[in-house]
Amino acid sequence: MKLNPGQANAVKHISGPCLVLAGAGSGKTRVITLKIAHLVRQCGYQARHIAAVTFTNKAAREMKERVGQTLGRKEARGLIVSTFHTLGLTILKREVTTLGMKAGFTLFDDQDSRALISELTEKEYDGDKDQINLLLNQISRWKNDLILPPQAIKMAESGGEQILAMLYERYQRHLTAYNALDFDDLILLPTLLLKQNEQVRQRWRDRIRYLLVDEYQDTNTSQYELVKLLVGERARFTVVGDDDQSIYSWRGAQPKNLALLQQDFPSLEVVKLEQNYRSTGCILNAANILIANNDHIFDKRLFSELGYGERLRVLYAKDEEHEAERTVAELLSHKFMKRTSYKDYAILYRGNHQSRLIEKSLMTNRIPYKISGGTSFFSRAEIKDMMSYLRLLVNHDDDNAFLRIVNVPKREIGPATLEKLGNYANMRGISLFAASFELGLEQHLTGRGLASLQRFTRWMVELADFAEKGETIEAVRQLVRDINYEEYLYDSSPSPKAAEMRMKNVSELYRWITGMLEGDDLDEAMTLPEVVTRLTLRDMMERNEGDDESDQVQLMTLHSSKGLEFPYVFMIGMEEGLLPHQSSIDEENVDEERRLAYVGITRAQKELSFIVCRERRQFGESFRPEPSRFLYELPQDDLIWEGKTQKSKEEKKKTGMAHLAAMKAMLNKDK
DNA sequence: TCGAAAGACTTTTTT
DNA sequence: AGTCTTTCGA
Repeated sequence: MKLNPGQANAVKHISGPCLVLAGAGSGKTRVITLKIAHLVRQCGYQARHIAAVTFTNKAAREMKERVGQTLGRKEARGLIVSTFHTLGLTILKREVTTLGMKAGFTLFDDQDSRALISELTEKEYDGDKDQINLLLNQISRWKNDLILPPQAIKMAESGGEQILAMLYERYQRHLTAYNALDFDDLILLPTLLLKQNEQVRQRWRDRIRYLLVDEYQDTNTSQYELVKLLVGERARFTVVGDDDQSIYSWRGAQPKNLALLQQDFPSLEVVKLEQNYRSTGCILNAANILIANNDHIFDKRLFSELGYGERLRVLYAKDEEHEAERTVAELLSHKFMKRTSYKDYAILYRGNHQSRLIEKSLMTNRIPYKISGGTSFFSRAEIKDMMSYLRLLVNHDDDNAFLRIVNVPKREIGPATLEKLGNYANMRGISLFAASFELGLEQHLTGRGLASLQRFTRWMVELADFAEKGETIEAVRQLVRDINYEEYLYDSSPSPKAAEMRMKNVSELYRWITGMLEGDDLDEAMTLPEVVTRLTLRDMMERNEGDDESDQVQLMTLHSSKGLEFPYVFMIGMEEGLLPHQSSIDEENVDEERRLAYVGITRAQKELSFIVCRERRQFGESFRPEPSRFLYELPQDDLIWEGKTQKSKEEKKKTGMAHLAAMKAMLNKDK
């Protein structure tokens, strides 16, 4: 397949900074892939001097695969394709000594961070969730803006801010004590390091000589800073982005980084990709008209040459149960008529909880499905337990992990023992694990408690020694055997069937771990500390080879659908309050919700259906939501509202108003 | 110390 | 409504 002029431009421009404004379905992954191939084959770059950065693991995997196909395994060797966070982790891992950190640090996921904050603020907040969230968000914002605790304290303008900044400092001190990092540190620390240390900066600029960034509109301040530091004055990089698909501002993403690029790099070459190769004209037109209601940094107009296609449908359901049943029924009859496969269908929704009823309905109809995204696997108790064991094995100072599993399965180390241990550790300013070995502890803790505790910590130390001698896989195996987790599961689960499920999850995790420790032809073998941090990053999920073969309906949130495409798409829950979500309406941030709808619509290749519930239950209360305003903003001629041949007065008024708003938006844009 | 039962709280999105 | 937490009784 040939490149269109825009794509060719984007691939060939390699001498300086390059921004590719890539509309949905305009073939940007192809551009990135071919550009990497071009760099290697025509421009004399070694693959190991090129890095491509994405935001999700899924995208990274896919890109790795695509490059592997284009270039071949050998030529692609050493190429860095990873998420921003994994790149940060890679840098940190190489520079641990420069940073003065102990190797084998623990990565805290957001639950760990929340637990820590909640513990640290017990006096101030007493477990108040709102306040804890506020603090967590503030800390995240500080870190994303490269502000460390001392600066935060200095900058505080009110007493309230002062307190938050002090708590930030306390949080950071405790992280250090646990030898732990949080997600934001994976960007913050490398950025600061590169900023301050000339030598390290040179090292990485030499390593990464050409940088490509996908989904650039999702970068936050510290990520952009990291990009700038990595590329230096030579500015050999390509970033690809689309401001209409910016759906992560709540996480600090700054779509204005697209515009900043032009200021920071005056020689920036801007390439627009406006031909869509994915969707029918009807779907694309709907998407274009919807998004015209938003403001734009760059103007673009997507077009398709795939023909008009089928009109979009709006289906009604009585309530959310009926919604699930209808969606599945529609899917089934469609599949039957068109002789398609299950994997040609995607069901998209706003919030993870919406998947449950759909799942149920699919299950009763014996339809194979796959839910991607969602935290389910790693938030399962048994997985959290096993991960805590591994974390503690790698980093004895990880108190969070320690507390989680010290008495799971039961080891006669109860709350009383732990409280005394905690007090002592606190007093001495050391970790719980370290405290268990101190002689001074005997004054506070005696007899059985102390004996059980030390039996546990000694066992852990022995196991860690064993692992460090290189017998990692054997050590992990022994750990699972020693704790006799299976028996514990059967004892603690409500039913043998549940225990079996849980044990299956544990085995799955075990397989992943051993697989990562051994490595394969695509990925190098990793050390245990690496494996543990990578697992926390959720980096590795579906490495099941048979995945492409398996024929399953795809279920996912609108957020995690970004970057994917499906022939037939159902968007469920198209109601005010859900999409746009109520909290976004309250915060007057409907634009982002509109982009979310835009992302959903542009996933569809051939046909698209919306489902609206007439009635919905929330917290047991039922209410009657309005259809989403976005449905009224779409071009009504391309839309079939189920069961309505004639528009009612109400609706005419609404669509009229929506069109008026769209026209106004377009007029404003021209000014 | 453990399991059942009542009670609280939930639903925005993710590395 | 469903899930996670806390509490109370054995």
